[in-house]
Amino acid sequence: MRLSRLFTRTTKNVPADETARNAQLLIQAGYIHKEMAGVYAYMPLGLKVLENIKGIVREEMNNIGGQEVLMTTLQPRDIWEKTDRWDEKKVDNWFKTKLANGTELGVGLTHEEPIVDASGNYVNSYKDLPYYVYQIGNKFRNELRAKSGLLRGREFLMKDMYSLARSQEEHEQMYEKAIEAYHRVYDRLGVGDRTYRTYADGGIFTTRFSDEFQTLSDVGEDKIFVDEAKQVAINEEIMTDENLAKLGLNRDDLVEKRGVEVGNTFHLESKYTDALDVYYTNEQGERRSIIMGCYGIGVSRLMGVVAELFSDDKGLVWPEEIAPAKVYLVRIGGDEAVRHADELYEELKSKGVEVLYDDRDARPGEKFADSELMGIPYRVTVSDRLIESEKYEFTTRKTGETSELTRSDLFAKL
RNA sequence: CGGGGUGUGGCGCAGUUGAUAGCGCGCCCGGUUUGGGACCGGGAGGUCGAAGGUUUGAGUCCUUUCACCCCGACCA
Repeated sequence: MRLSRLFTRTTKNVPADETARNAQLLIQAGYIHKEMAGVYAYMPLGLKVLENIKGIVREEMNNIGGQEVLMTTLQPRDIWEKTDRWDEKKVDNWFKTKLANGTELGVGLTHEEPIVDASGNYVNSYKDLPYYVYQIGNKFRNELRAKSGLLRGREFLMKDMYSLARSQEEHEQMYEKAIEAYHRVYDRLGVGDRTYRTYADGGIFTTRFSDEFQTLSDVGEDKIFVDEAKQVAINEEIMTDENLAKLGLNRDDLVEKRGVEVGNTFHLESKYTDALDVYYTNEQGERRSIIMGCYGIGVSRLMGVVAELFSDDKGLVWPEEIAPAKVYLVRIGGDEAVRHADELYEELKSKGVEVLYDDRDARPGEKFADSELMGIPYRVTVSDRLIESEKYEFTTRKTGETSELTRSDLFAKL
């Protein structure tokens, strides 16, 4: 992509209506556009990051046998009444709307009911199970207060997966397998070492604990207590002596931290399947309940977390795997530099290297500053100074290290 | 929803005791520049969140309302 043609532009001024660092940086760098409180649009670079994160999540879910679907945002009332979740006293952050004829609809905030309802068409026999199905799509929640940029919005991108198992044992296996996949997702995003499986409240339909995935950060909304040795944590909201005993945790081993909930997995037992009258028949021809689990990852929230955590005084610092481009190509100088840079740009593209080419007629300082604000992992500078020696300046965003490379060394690096 | 704060060109801001708006960035034109967000000259662009009111006169005062931010509550 040539920067001269990029839809967005960077800005020197920090947006006044954002105090969250992730939102400030992402807006300044042109990744996102604020539509209203808690609702952000993704501009070309931001969408690229989002898609890259989705790609990682998708790979890991596929890897454990997940099948991707896309459920609908508009939801019929009746299936939610069957599980008694239509009532605003039960779920108070519903967005609801109406058809022209007055029929009430819900705007999707989670998808247990529709997934289970749909599975009723396909699941009859023990031979039809087990399954993981998942989707990546927008969720709508009427939060009383949106805050912290991408970290708590009213419209946000979420991956939600559901497992349907034939027995408790099968469910437990699937559940743990999903959790392993979650850890791989966080590792690949570079937040694995600071993301803890955290025991939390199981939700309204079960007495069991759920597992949250909490990424340590000062901006986190949740207070958690980490057991470093065991690599687990417990959410403050369930921190009672009784629960600690149940979980085998000692108060003395726990350190208080703040975390951002980047994922949450639940044991749903058979509450939803039973309520929606979806069962299977076992080998003996008997009707049996289906045991469910559900597994969420806040995709857009993760983008915010990464932006928040991996940034410095100059701007964003994307991990290579999700950066919108691998290389930020700066050109400095006259016609000859233009020729060289154009050529290098084409060659990088042809080799499949994603590159943002700063072909603007701007001064070097501005280009360097933008490359840093945007957080592109590598900067390659084609300068009239270096043309004669046939070298390129190569700078790593994360470390700031700069070196001069020959053409072949440059391609080897990239 | 309770408390606090803020709405003035695209962005960030100033506007004293009321007299129909100004600065920086950005943008356009010309010129000089060209390795860390250049400089000079010339321009375009706002009716001050919205509605109503007080007044000879309102960005400045009053009322209502909308939006945004922060704290809290809330967040299966």
